[in-house]
Amino acid sequence: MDMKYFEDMEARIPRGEVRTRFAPSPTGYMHVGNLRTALYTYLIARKNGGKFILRIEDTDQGRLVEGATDVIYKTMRDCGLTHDEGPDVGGPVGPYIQTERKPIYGKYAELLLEKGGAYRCFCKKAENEAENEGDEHKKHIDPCRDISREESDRRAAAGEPFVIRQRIPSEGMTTFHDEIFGDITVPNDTLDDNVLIKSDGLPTYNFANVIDDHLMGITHVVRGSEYLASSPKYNLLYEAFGWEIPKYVHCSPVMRDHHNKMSKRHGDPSYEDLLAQGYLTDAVVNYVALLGWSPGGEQEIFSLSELCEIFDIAGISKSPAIFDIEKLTYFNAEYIKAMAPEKFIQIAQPFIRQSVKKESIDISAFAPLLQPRTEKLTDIPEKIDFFDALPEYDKELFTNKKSKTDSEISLKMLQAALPAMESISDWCDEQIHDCLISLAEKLEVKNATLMWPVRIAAAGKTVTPGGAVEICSLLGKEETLRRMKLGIEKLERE
RNA sequence: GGCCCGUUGGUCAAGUGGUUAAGACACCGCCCUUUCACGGCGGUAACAUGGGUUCGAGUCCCGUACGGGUCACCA
Repeated sequence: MDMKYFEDMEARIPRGEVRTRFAPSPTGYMHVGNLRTALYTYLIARKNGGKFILRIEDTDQGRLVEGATDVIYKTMRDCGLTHDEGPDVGGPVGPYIQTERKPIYGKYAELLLEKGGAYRCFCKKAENEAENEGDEHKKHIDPCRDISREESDRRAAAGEPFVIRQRIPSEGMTTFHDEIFGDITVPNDTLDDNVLIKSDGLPTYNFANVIDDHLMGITHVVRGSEYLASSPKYNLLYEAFGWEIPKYVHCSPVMRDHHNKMSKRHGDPSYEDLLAQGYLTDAVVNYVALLGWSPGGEQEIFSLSELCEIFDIAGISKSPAIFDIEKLTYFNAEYIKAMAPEKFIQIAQPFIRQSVKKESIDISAFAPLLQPRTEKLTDIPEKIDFFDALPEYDKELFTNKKSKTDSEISLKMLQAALPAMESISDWCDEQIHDCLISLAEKLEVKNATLMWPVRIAAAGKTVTPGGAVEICSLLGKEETLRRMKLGIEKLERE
């Protein structure tokens, strides 16, 4: 056995700094739970002035999805989760793609065989499963466990196919510590001798993650709580090698409801889907940070750099959290409101142009009206579609309790407003405002009683970005008067 | 089924033996107002359950219920 090899590998491991890793398998898109795990992992590294590493776990060749790693890179970049080491940027303990580390796992599997922590299993795949027929939950005792080392070596040398399994002690208990869940103890006889090296020579997650986390000097293993039950096995592996055990941080899942995790299958949105639905990256990151973690105080809006300063593992909760799109929407609205007006115009422009094609409409004039009432960018087109064309609307819209209007009153108001507005020489907010306000005074009605029908006639909808004055001003004199006439006709057709 | 874990309002959550059990979203009401919105103010609403321990329990212990995870040559 080439001990020099192992010594060299050990020598490469960076020490004395916090090192965390996000280790996705490229099997598709980035779901919200994944993003949250990546975020927490990143934050732990940054909070402690450590290194954040990206590792691609692609040992399941059958599940690879083309383009999946690109989605991962793009999402991380978008969200600002920049990694210090990874396949694309390199680093001292590469390679950072597991299939490229295949020889390493082989060497360490041999070492483990030598140390007695593993054994070769020559059973056929089917053989294993068939024996479990009677009771599928019953623990399977592998007959190959007891094959002597000599025979095992001989059969392997003869070319007989095999897998390498972990040798779990048949008795006793294994305890491990998790930063969130505390000490967890499990009986060893409930643990299976899992496959470490598959027949294709590639490692399973069970083996690769331990080898890589050790060889990459990972100090905090952050992952989903689905690994909680198998962590004792990983500890046994660390112990068999005589390696220091990292800190474990197991995060409970992000749920769609009380019974199911968020999943593509149920149609739950991935990060990319959320963007397409008009959500802002910063809002998503902020919301996700608070899904299953609490800073303790009352502040909720945090930039990524603020999170880097205040993040604390102790604030991560044990129980699963249900994803609430309503609250994300609230965060999104807050982020939109806080945006510089120019910035808003810039990102809103494409959405505005989806429904407002008329060049005569001045975007910069109504964007400030739109900004505070936009929750999602995708809401924009529907809010302003009336600029280009007056929608079909029911005259019932003229009836509003608060403004004390109904069809009859509205007709009177519009009939009075039409000539008054026709006489406006300089069509601008101020003139329109003064004209309507003085008219309301003359008619001895509440401002709202006059404004409501004017706005309804101008826009054809009850909810608009701005009041009657702004809408009329933006529409222009000619178009406003045309729409008011149409409104009058509609009301006269009683 | 075995093992492991969890359980504070509809949702996210604070809370580490003594609190009127925070706060946010959502919802409702009021105010402001030129509509909706924004903003301001206020309100409804929670410790799964039964036993302990204790002067005192959301906080500690045990049971029960409910829920989740896991038991792959997937990660």
